[in-house]
Amino acid sequence: MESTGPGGPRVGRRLHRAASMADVARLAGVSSQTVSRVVNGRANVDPATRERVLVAVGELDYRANAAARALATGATRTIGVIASTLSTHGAVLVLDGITEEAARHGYRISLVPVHAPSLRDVSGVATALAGRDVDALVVCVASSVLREATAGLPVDVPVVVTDGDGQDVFPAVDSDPGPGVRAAVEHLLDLGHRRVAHLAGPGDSATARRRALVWAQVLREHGLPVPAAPAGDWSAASGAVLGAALLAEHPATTAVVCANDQMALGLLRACADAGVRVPRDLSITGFDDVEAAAYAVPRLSTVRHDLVEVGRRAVRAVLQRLSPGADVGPVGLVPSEFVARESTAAPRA
Amino acid sequence: MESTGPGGPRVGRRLHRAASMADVARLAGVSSQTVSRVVNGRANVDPATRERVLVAVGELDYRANAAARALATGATRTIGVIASTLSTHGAVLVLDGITEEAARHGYRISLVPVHAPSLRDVSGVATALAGRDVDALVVCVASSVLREATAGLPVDVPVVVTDGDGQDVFPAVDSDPGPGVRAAVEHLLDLGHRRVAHLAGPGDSATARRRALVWAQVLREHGLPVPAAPAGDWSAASGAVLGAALLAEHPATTAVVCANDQMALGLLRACADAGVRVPRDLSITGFDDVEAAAYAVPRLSTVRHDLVEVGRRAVRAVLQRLSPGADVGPVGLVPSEFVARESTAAPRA
DNA sequence: GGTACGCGTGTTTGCGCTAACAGACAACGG
DNA sequence: CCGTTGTCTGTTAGCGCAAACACGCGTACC
Repeated sequence: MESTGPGGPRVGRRLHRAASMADVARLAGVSSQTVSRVVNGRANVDPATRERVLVAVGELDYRANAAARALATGATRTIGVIASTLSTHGAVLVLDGITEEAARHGYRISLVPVHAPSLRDVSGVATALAGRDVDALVVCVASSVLREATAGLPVDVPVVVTDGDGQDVFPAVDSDPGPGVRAAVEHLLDLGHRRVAHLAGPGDSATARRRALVWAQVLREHGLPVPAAPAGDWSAASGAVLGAALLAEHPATTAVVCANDQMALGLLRACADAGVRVPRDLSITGFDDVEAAAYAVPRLSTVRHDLVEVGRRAVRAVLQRLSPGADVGPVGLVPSEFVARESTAAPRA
Repeated sequence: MESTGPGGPRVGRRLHRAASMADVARLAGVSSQTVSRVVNGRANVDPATRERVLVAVGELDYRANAAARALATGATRTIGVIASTLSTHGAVLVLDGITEEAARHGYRISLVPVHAPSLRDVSGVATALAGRDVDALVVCVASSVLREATAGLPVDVPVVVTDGDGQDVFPAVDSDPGPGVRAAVEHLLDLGHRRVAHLAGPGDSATARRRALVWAQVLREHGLPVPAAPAGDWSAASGAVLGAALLAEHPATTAVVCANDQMALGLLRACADAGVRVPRDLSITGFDDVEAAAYAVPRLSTVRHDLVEVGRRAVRAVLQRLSPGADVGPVGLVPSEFVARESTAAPRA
């Protein structure tokens, strides 16, 4: 046990200042620049020297100061994530994927909240966009909303949106509802349904609009009429309200494609209240394949898509723009697939 | 329009360097220190001077460089949030509250993921704990897990846990399941149930253990036997499996208190499969009051608690330790309450 | 035998900001 | 009238790191 000098044992001293690169350099008998090289994994360091530095690093429990590094390099190694309230299930999965992939590439995640409806408070967004605190931005709010918030702001960093509507300057990464919704509608059509309604998501969500578009498209391809699709807000409550209205006003409807599982669950509830049996009297499909869908009574037929993967790809997309040429992995639309369970069946003759 | 010199118009120049404090100082005709004072809201600046600086700030669209500030002050104004995968519904709400409250106090949120099960990869946690990148830490993983991960690591920053088990050195902020679970069990007892089972959450979760404790306590207070409570993992799947076993092995059970709504939903599913009618044959209560609970068939009686508020208070707790004396708002346990709906009724005679 | 080059390492400089100190000037009291 | 106090502002230094450059040495090559 080494002596701690005249001051006696270390106990009682106030929290030690964290070791700096200079401390490591002194201990290893090299310059701090060499320490920097070792820490950053540069090749041109003698193996013996590297070893000595590494030992010193371990001894002092040295960890690089992110602020100093950011100041010196101009890069923060942080990705900002702009999200409104995380309440919708999907946003969470995307965030999960973002976090995971960012960590894999040595990036931190900085969460920038926007108070959803008002969005008056753009300050956080503005700061983030100015690019001093983050190297890149992943935007998880409806891009139309974002446009309003950022009109006129300078954008100095790569941006990717996960709910883009194709009208952005920013590239979009998202799951492609096409295959899943198409399969869902065709599944219903194959079962013999001729009047397939749609409970849509909010109009300001590009994802919601895209799902509605595919549903309408498939109906049209089969020469079927396309009923008006009332728009909800992703919630079970809206599904229940819209569903009750649909049951009352359009009793001829035999199948409903819902914009997400929550709304489908709400519709399921409305059916129970109205004495409509599922799937005997009405077939229902959801979207997202949340856990509750698989355990609902009846088990909900739905569209599965990998939102975690969307998050991962969003990160890859910004990373790609940050360091062109680097291989970051696949970017692009994530497919979706229909999962048939119990809530869909042939209509009664 | 000002001349841009022999270089011609500004178009084509590469992205302008962001304005620094020195730029603002030059434009306003003051020293950069004065700019610093204005930007940081110090009192001792002449109103006229302050105004001039503010104009220059606006003109140059100046925004402070967080890295430089952090380097100079030693404080990052960032709160680290350690969360395993965000998959459990509750974690998201807490995160939402954390983000909101942190923003209100001018703090950023840095998300530090831990790959849930293994936790071998403690590097992120270690770095965060070393305190160079964050000023404080909110830990949203089971604290027993945290202890394992941080054994021996120096902790230089305030830490608050949201799933503490009382054995930590770190203060805990959480919702208090006591009132809600007690009310749920007493509600069932009042209805006439005498054999009330419990589907517990994972054993490594302090929150889960506390819910089980209250359930057992109330039964004991009423002189009732306390059946063994099988432990699930919060998922509907585990609720379904455990529920099926319970129905098969303990047919005398007339009521089940579930550790959360997902497991209750799984149990509901198991009942449907086994031909057990709810609430006629079996009463069920959940915990969390997720949206799907209110729309389940039957509507799930459950315990409501405000996890967003837990997140807010967690932030207040660390802020309080960061600046003692400052009034940050209420800290402490968040209450819970029982919500009776359709999944509970008197047992059949 | 000299030029050329590559490699490992050290030195200098500056990123943008704030703490600490220093100075100028006005108001005020003894 | 001078010291004292207080208010506003400027100067200097340094936070910890990495970029750019300089340097010494060995090796290859003509």
